[in-house]
Amino acid sequence: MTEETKKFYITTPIYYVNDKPHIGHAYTTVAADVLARLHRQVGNETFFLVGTDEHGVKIAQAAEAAGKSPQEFVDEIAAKFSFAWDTLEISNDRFIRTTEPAHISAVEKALQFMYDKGDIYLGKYEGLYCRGCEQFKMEKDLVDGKCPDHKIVPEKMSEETYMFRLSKYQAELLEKIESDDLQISPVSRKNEIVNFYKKDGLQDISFSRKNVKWGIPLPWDKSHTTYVWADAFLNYLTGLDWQGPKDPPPALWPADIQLMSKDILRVHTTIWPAMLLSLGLAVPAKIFVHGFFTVGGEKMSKSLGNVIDPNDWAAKYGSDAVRYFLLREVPFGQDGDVSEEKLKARFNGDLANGLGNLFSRTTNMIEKYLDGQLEDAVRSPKDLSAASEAFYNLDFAGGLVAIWQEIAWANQLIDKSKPWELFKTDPAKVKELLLNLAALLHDIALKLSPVMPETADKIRQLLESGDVKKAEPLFLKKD
RNA sequence: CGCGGGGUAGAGAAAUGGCAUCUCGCAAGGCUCAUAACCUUGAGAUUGUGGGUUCGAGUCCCACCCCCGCAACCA
Repeated sequence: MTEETKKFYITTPIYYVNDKPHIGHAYTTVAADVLARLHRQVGNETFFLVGTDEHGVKIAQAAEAAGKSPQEFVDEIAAKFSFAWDTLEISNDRFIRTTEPAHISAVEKALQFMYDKGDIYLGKYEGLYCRGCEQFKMEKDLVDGKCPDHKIVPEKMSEETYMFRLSKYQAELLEKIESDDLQISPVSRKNEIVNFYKKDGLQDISFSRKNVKWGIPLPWDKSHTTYVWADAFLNYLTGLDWQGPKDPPPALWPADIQLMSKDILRVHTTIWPAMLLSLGLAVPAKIFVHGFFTVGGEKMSKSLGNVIDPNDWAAKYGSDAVRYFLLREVPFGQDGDVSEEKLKARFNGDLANGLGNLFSRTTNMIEKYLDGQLEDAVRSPKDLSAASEAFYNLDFAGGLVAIWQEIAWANQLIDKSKPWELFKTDPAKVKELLLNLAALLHDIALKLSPVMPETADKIRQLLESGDVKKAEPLFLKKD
């Protein structure tokens, strides 16, 4: 953390809107939000992008199943994402959708540029095509040689397709990844990708579809639509109002951190940076990969019916509690397990009994023993910089643990000092104690505000009010 | 031999090669400022298995067992 202000551009993945948002989407987005708030707090020029990926055959199918046009369908789902982010107090600067005309126009220009340059060429894709899915299938997807969804044997088919010369960028990208020019964190993920580059290497990939209508037509051959990822990746640029490769790159580019879960790591460290090189743009500074959730020990899936809607949790426990829980429960970067039971345990234990009760007893004593009056010249007795440092390094759980250690310390101090007895013999000592506690709580609020903005505001407002009354409970315990 | 992550108390996590620690839960005690909260103490672990290196291994090496994720024209 240096003193001078810096620009900080952070993105979440662009979520595919074939269904409403679930807790996994919320996880990535909350983590990104904490970083964005943290950087704004120290005065960095911060831009935080979220968005939705709205093209492709899956969406067309989902729309048809819902009896809607693709555009109606994606409008509806995009609104649900937007609503969820509002509910969770996400402070994004922009919400981009790949169906926006400006995005589409930039994608067309980018692809034309790559085509003119020779990085996109007409080729052939040969594979196993399932008539039921209307899609090509991989060998590994088949069960007994049949499509698992339609129970039919796919046919060998070949199709004309435009290929992206991904292989061309193998050496350059590998060098950038190994040298941390394009940093991949945690390092185990970097190793995984480096390994992939060295063992398998990059092969040219199909960048267009002939049988997919819901997509962006290639400007030079309208019978093809753009491969969804090629379309989607460019949102990270069009989100900054980039209009195409002929324009100078946006001032905020490259992204400082791109957060994502591990399922899309590989495409983000191969196709995406290769496209950037093809377009003559810098690669992202850092890609950070977090883990997956299981729910109550089971993989989250629609068929199991255990998919969690973040809105449900937020409605019941409040957005701050959900934000706290997601970041506290699982070390960032690892896989973890969540459930409402675990959320409730954190809510009651850490929030209600921990922070909430400490705030109550402290403000009550300030009202009772100090007549609500605090003086300004109070110094924090503890140093919470370790917490901020942890947050900067994306160790959210570690930072929260550090803060809660201070809460435990404060509770111990109160019990040891016995202000309810001490007040009878030495009120000056009680005053000193309470001023220190107030300072500590104020500091905790400051450090906690990126994670729990509403709670932090409540704490600060009361302590800064000039006339402190016993606080309303911050968190009411749940049965 | 596809790639990778992981296995530490009932649960979840932590431990530059050096007394295995923390949180929740459980048991006992204490306190009354506080949201039946808070504080103290205790029980509970031969660190997945078997070898090896070392004065010393949860940590390093080898073999094996078990979970999980990924496997790019399925986002």
